[in-house]
Amino acid sequence: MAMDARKFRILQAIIDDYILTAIPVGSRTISKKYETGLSSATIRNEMSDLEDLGYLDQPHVSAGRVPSAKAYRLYVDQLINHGVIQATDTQGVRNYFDHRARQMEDVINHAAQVLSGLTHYTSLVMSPKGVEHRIRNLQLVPVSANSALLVVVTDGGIMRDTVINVGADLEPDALYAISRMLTERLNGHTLAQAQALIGGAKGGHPQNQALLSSVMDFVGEVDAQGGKSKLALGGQSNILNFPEYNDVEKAKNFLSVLETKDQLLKLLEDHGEMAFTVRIGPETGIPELADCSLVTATYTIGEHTQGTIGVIGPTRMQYSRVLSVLYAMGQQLTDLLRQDKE
Amino acid sequence: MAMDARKFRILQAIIDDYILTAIPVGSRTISKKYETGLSSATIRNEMSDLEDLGYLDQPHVSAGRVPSAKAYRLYVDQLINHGVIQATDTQGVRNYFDHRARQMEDVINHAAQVLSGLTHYTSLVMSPKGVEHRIRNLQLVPVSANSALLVVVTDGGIMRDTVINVGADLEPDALYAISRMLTERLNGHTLAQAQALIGGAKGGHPQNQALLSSVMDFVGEVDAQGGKSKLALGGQSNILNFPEYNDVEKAKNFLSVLETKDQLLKLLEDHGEMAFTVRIGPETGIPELADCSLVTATYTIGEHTQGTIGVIGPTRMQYSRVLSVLYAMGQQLTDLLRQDKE
DNA sequence: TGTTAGCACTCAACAACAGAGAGTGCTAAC
DNA sequence: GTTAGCACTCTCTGTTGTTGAGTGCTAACA
Repeated sequence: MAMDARKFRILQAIIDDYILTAIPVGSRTISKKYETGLSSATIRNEMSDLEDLGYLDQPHVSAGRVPSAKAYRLYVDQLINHGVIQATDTQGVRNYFDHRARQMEDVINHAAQVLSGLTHYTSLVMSPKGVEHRIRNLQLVPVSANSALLVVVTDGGIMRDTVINVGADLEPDALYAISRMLTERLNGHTLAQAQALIGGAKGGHPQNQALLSSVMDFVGEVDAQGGKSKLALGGQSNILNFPEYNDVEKAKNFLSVLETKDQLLKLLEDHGEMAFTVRIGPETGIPELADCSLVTATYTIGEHTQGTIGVIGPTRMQYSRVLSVLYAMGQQLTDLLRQDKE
Repeated sequence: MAMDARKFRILQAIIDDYILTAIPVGSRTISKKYETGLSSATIRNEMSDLEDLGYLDQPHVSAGRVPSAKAYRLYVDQLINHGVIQATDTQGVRNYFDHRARQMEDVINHAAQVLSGLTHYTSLVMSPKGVEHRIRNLQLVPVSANSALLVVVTDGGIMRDTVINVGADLEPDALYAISRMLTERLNGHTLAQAQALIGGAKGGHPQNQALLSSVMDFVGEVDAQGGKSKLALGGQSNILNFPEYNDVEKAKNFLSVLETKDQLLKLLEDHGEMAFTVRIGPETGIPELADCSLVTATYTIGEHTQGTIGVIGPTRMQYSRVLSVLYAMGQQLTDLLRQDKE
């Protein structure tokens, strides 16, 4: 026995109904609500087959059937392959971005708000991250007599800055001279290269040695973190709107995962060349998210820099809608941030 | 009938027990667990009085008594006035800050983690905010041919930076010259003064006019936001550990409040000259937090810059412990950030 | 051979109910 | 003023039916 067109149609109806209602669907429901032209008995037989094939689960013998992760996977694959992404959300998303958002961080946060507002799920927005940052500029801004703020600007945007100790009592002009020198030497190089170059430039004025060493440390740190992405969350508490999370214990697990952002970042970063990634239940690899799905999309700024946005919700997620909202948001962010950048 | 020493002792025992167990306290419990030397009947009479005085509530006739907000208020006032803040936590807190945290934001986030880890409540950490920022330095870092990063450094720390459009095609050295000029003129002035000064400096090279205007805009923005504080949260999901939040609806309300940070910021900023503020239940002014308490403490960096840390939990909070942990954390942050600064 | 009506069976969900237990208020005695 | 005793209240828990949705199977039908 194998999957045929009729089984698939029935499975789809079951999934649609379950996504809507969150209650196990019975044969009678399908036979009546969806005009299949089949009696409940026939549906029943098909459902039994679908269960044997692993597409349906039965919570208990006298309940209806519930789609399995395998079923959602089939459903989503079909959705993506047939490109059923509605462009209608594009305008909707755009409306929320009327005002000029200046700071990267504000944009990220705002995007998360909008995303969770539109989908009613929990949203994740990761700030753009370059695969390889090339240095554009490097500047020391005096802060006090013996400390300075080191600002590293790369093509991927502004690296985070840090206060470093400039051993000697340096004049602003001296700092500027060093900055110019550093910029000239390092401009266009990747962070890793830069680090090596500074390291190699030993010698010179010994008073500057400590300073250079600090700069090198920071550049290395930035590189190691890969320009550690910021992660904004939105609508964390939305998960509590879903009946499957009426169990406080489950809700707590879910929220705990959101609090340890490292795991999430790893998950968000891990997409191949895909514009969209859908991870269903166990596919997330995180036990606490065993009955959640994570849908992500990427947005791109410039050649080598891209960020990820995503939505987490119960496995019975409105995939179609989520995908189109993510698509629209990705477009919007690409536009918005590129415009800001150049 | 008024409050006397014995009533107060009994009330204190009730509060202690309720904080521990979260179940209504009966007269027999007090009589046995706490050696009062009184029988349950006597306690019963006193409890009846305490209820009349508004210090106790009774969920229903055959349950024990529960402390009212008024009772907690009395309890906390006594705690604070008698300075029962244990120094023992200081070392505990310090242990968590071994590694050198560089970035302000990391410190804030880490502090929130530690705070919620130690108390098991939800924690709030607000980044330091100056009452009056005085400019130390102002620098334009070239980013691309016609845009630059404006960095404003004040005595309160590093202001957020922004990319502005420099109309003309300016050489790095020209930008530096402008930066020097601006720094010289504005150094030591407050942001508001600075804005006026730039505005007054009309004339000069018309090509720089647009640039100056951008700078002025940003300085004004920064000032308007008062250097908009960052807020880090920790242990949001901790609230679900408490039986009073087994109701999903209540939990959702609580978490929703945490998501709209504006309200929280206002609450955190609003402390008089107090080192500690304790808001119990309705005193928070936020209906959703009617059965929560918020304890805050301030930490200070330099003369005019201070931040706030806080803990939110159920009204039956371990006030004594929370106060001492907050005290220790305040000290630690003061140390840590001052050290970073100079 | 595929479809469908009919029927017995299963099991969660709900309501009703009884009993236990914790706690109170009151009274009377100490 | 304190306390023992007692009747009373009310939540909580566990039990027991009852209901209803849904299934699987069988037999009849096209």
